[in-house]
Amino acid sequence: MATFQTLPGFRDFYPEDLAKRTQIFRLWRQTAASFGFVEYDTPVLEPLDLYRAKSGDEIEGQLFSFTDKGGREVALRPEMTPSVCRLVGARANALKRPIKWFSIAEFYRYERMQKGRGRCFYQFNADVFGEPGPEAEIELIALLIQCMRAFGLTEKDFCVRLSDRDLWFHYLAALGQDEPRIRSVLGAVDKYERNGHDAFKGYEESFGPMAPGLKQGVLDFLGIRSFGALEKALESSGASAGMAGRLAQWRKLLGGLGAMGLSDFVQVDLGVVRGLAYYTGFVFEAYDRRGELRALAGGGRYDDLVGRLGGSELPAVGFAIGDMTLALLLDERGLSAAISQAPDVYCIVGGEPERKAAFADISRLRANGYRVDYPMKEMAFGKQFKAAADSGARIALIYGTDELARGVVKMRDLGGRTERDFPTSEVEAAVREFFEAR
RNA sequence: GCGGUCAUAGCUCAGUUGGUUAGAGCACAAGAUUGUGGAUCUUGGGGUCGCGGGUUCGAGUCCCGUUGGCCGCCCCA
Repeated sequence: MATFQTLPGFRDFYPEDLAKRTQIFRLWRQTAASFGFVEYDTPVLEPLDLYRAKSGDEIEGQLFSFTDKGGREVALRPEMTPSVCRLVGARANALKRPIKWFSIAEFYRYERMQKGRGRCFYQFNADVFGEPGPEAEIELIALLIQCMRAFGLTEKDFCVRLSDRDLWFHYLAALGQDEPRIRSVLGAVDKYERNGHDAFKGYEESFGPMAPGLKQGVLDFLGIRSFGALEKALESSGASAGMAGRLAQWRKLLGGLGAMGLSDFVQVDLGVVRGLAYYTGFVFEAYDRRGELRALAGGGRYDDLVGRLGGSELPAVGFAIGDMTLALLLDERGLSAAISQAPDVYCIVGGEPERKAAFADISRLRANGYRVDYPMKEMAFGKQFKAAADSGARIALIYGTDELARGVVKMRDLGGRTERDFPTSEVEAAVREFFEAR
């Protein structure tokens, strides 16, 4: 038994684990680049106040925070949004717009572990700054969907549930609610899926029994599953100018996603309002279709946050995908594939004199970018062939006494099980030819 | 922070009412095998039975505590 373990909630990545993670990162990067997003990064350690400013004091319980040797209160980053708001806000006037940025980074939260949740995890974050209209949401939701499809996931595996906090505000205001009451109702909406009618208890404790019309209005809204139904619901409740304005935004957003051929991935569902209250417009979450896992990704519009954290006012939309739930889903669907770490060439070496000759070629081939491996210790030929096959290499180069006496090296195609001799001077060219022929 | 459950080899697990030196399969290593493949056979290394205490002549087994894993609640930026 090992004397030391990882801290609770932290993970070791053995090579086979890291290969999977690297593959996930690689596909995220590729996808983001194909959408014209550029990558940035920020420090792992930030001033504690950065997170207090965004989320309030109560956030501290969920942070890895401490006082550093200079007496500064600091925290390991629990999310990317405040940091990226700082970056963008500081150069808001100098950056060409729209600003399309992404990052892949590790985050830390002092929380109890659960399936799909640990104390450290990676997130892909993507944000669009400087674009107030739903064009930004179109781009981001399309990116989110492609970031899943890149792994082979389809509309049968996941969907993006789309909602609108701004519309909720207009709708609840029309039902006679003031702002504190609206926030309380939204809190209940967030819990409704899990807790049913108990979700409204908090509201009733603060503000007294809910008017039957209000409750029915909320439940009606929660039942909406299509844009047509949404239009109809707002019509019958006498749409205000604010609601009409939101409907126009919805039309544009859904129209754009439809034109990209993504309608099957998008589900109107006003039950998604997202936990913390800084979202100001559209909000969305990606879920697996079977509903067995935690949310795969989530995001929305936060037009006020850059101003609060970064200095300059700047409209913004963003989302994050976590690595843990996605990895669970990929495993479940048999879609997790690691990057091959097999060598291209495995050298089979007779003895010490042959080893010298092999080393010259090994060194040259490696310098040319081929992945080359060989046994470190003298080993029987039979074992070496087995090792070559086990390694996953495509070809074996055989440096035996007989071959070197004839001035050749034998090259074996491990897949085709064919062999050919090459003069020692031509080995490098022969290897190159083999791989270029593919 | 709360509740449930579990903890024996790198992995998956056996281990009888408490009874000798704690086992198997897989994996790993060596040999059979001094030049040709994912096989077979033989052999080997690897354990403070999570940790600490208690009961007992005797504890992997029973009791208490503790740490950690998993699952759920709270939370989920």
